[in-house]
Amino acid sequence: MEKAARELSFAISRSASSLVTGRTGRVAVLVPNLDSWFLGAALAGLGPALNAAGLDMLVYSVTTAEQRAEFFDRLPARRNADALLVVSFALSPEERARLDDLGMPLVFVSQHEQGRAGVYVDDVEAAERGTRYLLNLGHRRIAYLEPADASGFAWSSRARLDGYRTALAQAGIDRDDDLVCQVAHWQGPSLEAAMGRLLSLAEPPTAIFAETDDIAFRLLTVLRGGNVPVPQRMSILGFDGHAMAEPWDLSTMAQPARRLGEVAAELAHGVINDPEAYRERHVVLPVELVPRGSTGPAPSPAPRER
Amino acid sequence: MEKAARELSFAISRSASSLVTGRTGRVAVLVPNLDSWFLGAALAGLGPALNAAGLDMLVYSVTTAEQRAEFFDRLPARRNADALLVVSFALSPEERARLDDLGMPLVFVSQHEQGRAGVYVDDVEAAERGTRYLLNLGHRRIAYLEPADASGFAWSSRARLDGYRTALAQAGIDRDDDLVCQVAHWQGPSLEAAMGRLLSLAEPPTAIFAETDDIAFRLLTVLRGGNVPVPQRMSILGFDGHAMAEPWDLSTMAQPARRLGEVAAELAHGVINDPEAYRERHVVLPVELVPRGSTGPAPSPAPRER
DNA sequence: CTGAAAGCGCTTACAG
DNA sequence: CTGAAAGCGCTTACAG
Repeated sequence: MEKAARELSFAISRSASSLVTGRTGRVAVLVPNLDSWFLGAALAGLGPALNAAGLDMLVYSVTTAEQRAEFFDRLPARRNADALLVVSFALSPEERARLDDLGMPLVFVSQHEQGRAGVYVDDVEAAERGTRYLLNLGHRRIAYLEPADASGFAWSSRARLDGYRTALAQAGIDRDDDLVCQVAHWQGPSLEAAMGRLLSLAEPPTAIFAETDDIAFRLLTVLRGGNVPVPQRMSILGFDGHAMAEPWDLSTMAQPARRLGEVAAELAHGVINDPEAYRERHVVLPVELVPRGSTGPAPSPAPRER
Repeated sequence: MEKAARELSFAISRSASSLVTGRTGRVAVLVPNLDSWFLGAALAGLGPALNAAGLDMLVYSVTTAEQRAEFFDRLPARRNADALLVVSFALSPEERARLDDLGMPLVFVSQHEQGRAGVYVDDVEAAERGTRYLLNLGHRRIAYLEPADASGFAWSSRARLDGYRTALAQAGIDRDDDLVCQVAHWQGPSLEAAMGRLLSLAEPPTAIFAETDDIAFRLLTVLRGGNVPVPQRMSILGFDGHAMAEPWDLSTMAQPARRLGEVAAELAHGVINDPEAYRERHVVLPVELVPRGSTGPAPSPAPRER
């Protein structure tokens, strides 16, 4: 029957049915960019899972202030999507209020907010674990490299930095902000500059925890170029579980990016079909330490004087 | 006026308007995956450009036979999208015919087909140029590594391999199929095996042209692990212009992935609003050789006997 | 130039 | 259980 209808009319018009049911069969996804490994992997999990649930995926990559205004003005509008998935995107209070006024069901992905559904990892705990791993290898001077977010659109919890600090404090190591550097995520000389600062400290670090694998990759290159052997002189630990971490032998805190997308699809289905039950549902996924060749024991201190 | 309407009703219902205009304001994008660098970059160009033209982007990542059947059965249906962008996806003749029957306007991205709009690069010419660059460095034994497409969903023209062969022939070098290897794109031991085969030839290659940067990256790792210095003993040339090619100092044939997406958006707008003029429009974008540290002069032949 | 009516293609509630 | 009618929220062509 349905098949016959398909063959005759070739397709049911979603427009007509959504007009009467009030359902569009579509979910909007808001992302701060599309060319990062993490978002690609998350969308690769999300898209097929939504499709399997009979939902189509509308993707909005919002990277400029203009696009941002346009999006909140025009696109997420009531009746154009059944739910909005906010992926690693820092909503302003006004934007958040506007979405609530619209009655748009919200799901947060890779970030969390009170009173709304969300799926994410426990960044604090994972960063603590990563730092403890470096401590267990004998490192006492551990630097932390965080990305400087130029646009300010990406959601950031500072949670990883907090976890790093907590673990150091618990090991009885005094906080030293000289060891925390901000670097541009994709390019620019700031990474070399940061390395220069770290390597010229009176007590330079013997390990570096990078907030993302992308930073860790660039770090590996800079250290190789600067003849700093990894891990003999400097251990590097990343965060993400990037597909290239394995070929590059990078130790990393691997988060299940694809799985985040799949769970997000379940939550989207939930907030649409059973809003009461799902409005505040939070799913926390595990992060796994994957030790590889970029981390090793702390070098024994160079003899200063004899 | 429009603003007042927005404030009152919060949004115009696309469903209602599309019912009467026959336009959905949506473009469907079909991709064989979502977690490759190239597709991420292309979508990063495409999405915002579509949005700027007032079009929403529906993304369908089709990676299994089941999803594929489902997609062609249900999703691209008439009146659910104004056009379909096919990105690096190998349509079967039946699928192609079905889309034509639906009267769905088509745009091919990073691939081309007779009689339909498309935007892509000249792979043959670019591969010729890359190969000639290696020849000019003095290399005579140049291997070629191509990805084995497990699913068979990705569009492949063999054009790069053709360009490689043409350039060698023009240089008067006999074709040697021992130098052409297939390797799995993301993982598996096949890359090591391929290297083993190449390095044990009577006359091993002094340079390798990798069909994608992803393969080139893994190649660099394997060679480093095998103590084959790059580029002193082996030059590596990639293809794509991956964001990590620069930090990894990989020479590559850089294609404008983001720009491909932007032009695709223009073509989509074109085939929707002026089908006659755009139906067969083809846009060919340039590929640039970016020489970096992974390529160098051919080593002088090792003395065999004296 | 303005305003009321018809109709896009479905779903649903209701009459038979 | 089956089938005709009403109506979802817009746009457009037409009457005034």
